[in-house]
Amino acid sequence: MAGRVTIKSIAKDLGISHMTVSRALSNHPNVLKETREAVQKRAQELGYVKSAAAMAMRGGGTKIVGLLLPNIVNEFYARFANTMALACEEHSYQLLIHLTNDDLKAESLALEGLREIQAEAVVMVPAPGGTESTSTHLDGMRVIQLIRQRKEKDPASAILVDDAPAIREAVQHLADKGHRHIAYIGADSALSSGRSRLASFRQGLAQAELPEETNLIQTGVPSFEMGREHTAEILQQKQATALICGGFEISNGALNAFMDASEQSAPQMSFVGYGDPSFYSWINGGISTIRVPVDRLARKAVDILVSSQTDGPSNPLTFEAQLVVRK
Amino acid sequence: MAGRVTIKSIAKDLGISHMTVSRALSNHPNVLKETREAVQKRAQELGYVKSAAAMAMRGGGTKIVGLLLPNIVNEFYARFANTMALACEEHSYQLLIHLTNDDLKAESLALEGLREIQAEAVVMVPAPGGTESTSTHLDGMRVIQLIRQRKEKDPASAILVDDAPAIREAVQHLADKGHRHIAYIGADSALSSGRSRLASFRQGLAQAELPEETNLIQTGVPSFEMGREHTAEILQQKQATALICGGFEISNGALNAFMDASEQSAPQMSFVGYGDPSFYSWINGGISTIRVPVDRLARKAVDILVSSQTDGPSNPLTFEAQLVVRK
DNA sequence: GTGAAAGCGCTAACAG
DNA sequence: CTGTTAGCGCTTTCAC
Repeated sequence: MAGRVTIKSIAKDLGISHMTVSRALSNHPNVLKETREAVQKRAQELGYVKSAAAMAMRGGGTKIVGLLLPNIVNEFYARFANTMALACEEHSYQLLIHLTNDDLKAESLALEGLREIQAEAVVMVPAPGGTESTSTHLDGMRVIQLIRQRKEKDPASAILVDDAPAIREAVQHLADKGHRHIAYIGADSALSSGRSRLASFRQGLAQAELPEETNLIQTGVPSFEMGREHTAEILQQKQATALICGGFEISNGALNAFMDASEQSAPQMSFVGYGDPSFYSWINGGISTIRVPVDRLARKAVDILVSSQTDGPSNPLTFEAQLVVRK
Repeated sequence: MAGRVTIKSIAKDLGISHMTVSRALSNHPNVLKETREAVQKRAQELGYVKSAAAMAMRGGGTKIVGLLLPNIVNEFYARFANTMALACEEHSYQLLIHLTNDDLKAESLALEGLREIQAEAVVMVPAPGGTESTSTHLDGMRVIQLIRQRKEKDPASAILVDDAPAIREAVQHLADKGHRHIAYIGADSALSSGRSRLASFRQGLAQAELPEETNLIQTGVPSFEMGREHTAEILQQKQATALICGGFEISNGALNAFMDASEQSAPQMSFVGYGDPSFYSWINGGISTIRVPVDRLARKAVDILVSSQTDGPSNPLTFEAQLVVRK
């Protein structure tokens, strides 16, 4: 139990120099095959592992990538983390997850932590309201923004979702089914995604030649609770006959409100959710939704990490969301 | 862009020795207040962060804990990871997640990776079929086994779930409702949890004075697919009128099979799931289930990490699962 | 109060 | 083929 096993301890044990051990273990050509095998065998027995700290200090990378998510219970983020973790294992990266809860302070804390351990890259869903000053001093850490983009002219790469066509299609679809009063709940303009989704919804209305009804458009800081409450309100107003959600958490919250409401009466409002958790296809005979290609996003994130080791920030990459009609 | 900011680079910049910088930054008493402030200001400007690698090499800990999970899409594991990540942030630990997919090779690979970076502890759901030899050479890394326990006499701590009472209660509950043919799908005996859950189910049958019907008891390597297939079989047999599941993935798979089946006809079989994802309370007017206190498990895991810094392995901790009756 | 030296584990660059 | 030296960033120990 006398401390860690190091190349030096192995060297002493074998009565040779630590350099020979180092070379033997990294399969350097200039080692007698005999010696190499003896060293490798002994190292195995002793349970030697290279110190990542020492490697990091010498300038080798850390093979650690950070992932900053608002939370991970939401199935969208869980799927993303899952796929990304899998892809990371493939490339022998380690995935360090921090939860920000969409809070800026938590976010900078997490970033600082990653900087301390010299993470090679961060994939992050930027918290709402951050400015460029939030991301000062990123050192050599590559940053990939996910879904939301903090600054148009950001030095970081971005993986975005173009949900505009899907949202417009959703409105059109509902209009075609005869709905004249379509409500919308989404994030407010503090988020780039909030702005663009709302704009798409409005475009959809215009396209379907429906008027905008301000009391049917609700925005705010996105959360499960927020979605639930606004949906309850809209339900109470009894004006809208359909609802489109522009956010993962919001969508789940809305669904919850529907379930609560349908226990008493059955107001049967048409609904288009956001994101596509597995159970959306089960309940109520299937929930229509705007599906985001989460696996492809995650794969792409890792792709960027492994491929553009040296490249500069790539252009924002955009994946198209897709309307899935069910119900 | 001339490399990282280090205490030396700051020292040179200020024309003092790197030692003074070190002392100033760690608020050592023996530094002129004037000097200290100048140093701290400059460090801030330059965006200095302590090198975690250097600290680790000097013997300070890494503040990294690993988490090994089969997958993270399953809401139970997602919740666990979420709560644990939150608790980790509170104690300024970093959470490194590896997905094992219940595969032994992936598991040892992950453990080795964690050992390389000198993780201070691992919380792991042991993959099925592993022996003690799987966990050789854990160095100073504390290990906490979750849900499943690999060896009774294991040197590692364990956080377990005692679901025996809940499973017996579930059987009794179904029997009380008049069910005479109750099916069970669970993990096979390669898992300690598989063994004990099946035993509990049998005890429940005995207690309710129901006979064991071997064709209604299905075990195997737990997975979504496995649950789905066995449920489909049982549905086809048209013998059982109720089903109890003994596994998270299995339970979801079973649910899927039910949903598929109910699209054609409505066989209406009573069902008790395992684990309590949020949507279980919504669909079909509520799914009865065996709820595992996941948040408490996660909190306890971190508690153990922070408190027993020096203590030996604590006794296996057990939390009681709870039958939630809905439908 | 401040500085210089040593060493944590490892490898690149020189000796032999 | 093998060994020695030096240095990555940091703190502990001992000088001044």
